Amino acid sequence: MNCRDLQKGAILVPELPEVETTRRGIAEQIRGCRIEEVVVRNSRLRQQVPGDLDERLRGSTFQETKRRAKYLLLETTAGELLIHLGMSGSLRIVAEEEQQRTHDHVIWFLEGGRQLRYHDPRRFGLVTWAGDDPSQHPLLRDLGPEPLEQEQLGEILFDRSRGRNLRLRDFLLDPKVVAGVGNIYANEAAWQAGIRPDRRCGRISLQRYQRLGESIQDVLSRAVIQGGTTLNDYVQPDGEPGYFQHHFEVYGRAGEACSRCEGLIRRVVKGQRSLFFCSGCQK
DNA sequence: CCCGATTCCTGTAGGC
DNA sequence: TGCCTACAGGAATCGG
Repeated sequence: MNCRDLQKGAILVPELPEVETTRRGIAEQIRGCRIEEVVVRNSRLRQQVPGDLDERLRGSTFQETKRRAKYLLLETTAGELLIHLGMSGSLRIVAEEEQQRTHDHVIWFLEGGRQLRYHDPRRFGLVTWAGDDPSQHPLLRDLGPEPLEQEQLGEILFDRSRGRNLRLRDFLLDPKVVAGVGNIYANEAAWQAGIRPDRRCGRISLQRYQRLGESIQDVLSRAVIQGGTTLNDYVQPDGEPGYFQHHFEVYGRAGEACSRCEGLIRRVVKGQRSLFFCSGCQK
């Protein structure tokens, strides 16, 4: 997808596939690396970055890098870090001589001269401690199921939607319902399943939810693969955060013809957010 | 509990 | 050219 294909002002946001791609991109790069120093250049993210990062992490070693929903969990021998990319965050591994950029808020100095940098212009993300039992951290405790690890995703969504009256898109965006689906993939999955994203979620049949569950998994897993191929963007000389390129069917394509039925793609703002759907084949 | 509105923030684009 | 405004969005929080 090309940037000019997007609706004006639209930008690409880290959703589950982008976070997973980030995880894959840094996991083996930092595993086993000793942390020599941590510098917090700006601690004012969505939550205050803890003041004891450097004190605690100095001399420790990175271990596994895991993901839960859109959160990254960076294990170290001194404790586990919880990182969220918000809507403009990125993590990059760079050589120490690479010039720091505005909005590089947290920098881990690794042995051997490389650095892990957390970059986030809008500061909606966070870097904090995950605690002794990350699964019980307040930000992780109530998260819904991982969509790519559920065999019966459609059934789960059907069950959780009964008796509720919000729009399907807003239902899918609720992290307590399903983890890691943002506005882009909610719209894309609804298109693939042939369901209008403004349908009331409690009035959609089990059969249609089953198709939707498959669509969510298909869209997310295809995006993970595409995200993997574009990770190279992160190390381009211009240092741009490398928003991942995808081929969207509806998102940002208002006014264009649907690839499935030649109907018109519409954009409707609901709840301060854009819905994109085909007026022909989504019911 | 349910659900819509508001809030945080900055880069970008469009209007004048 | 430059100023001003609107808008994008994850998720916590508030209020009806």
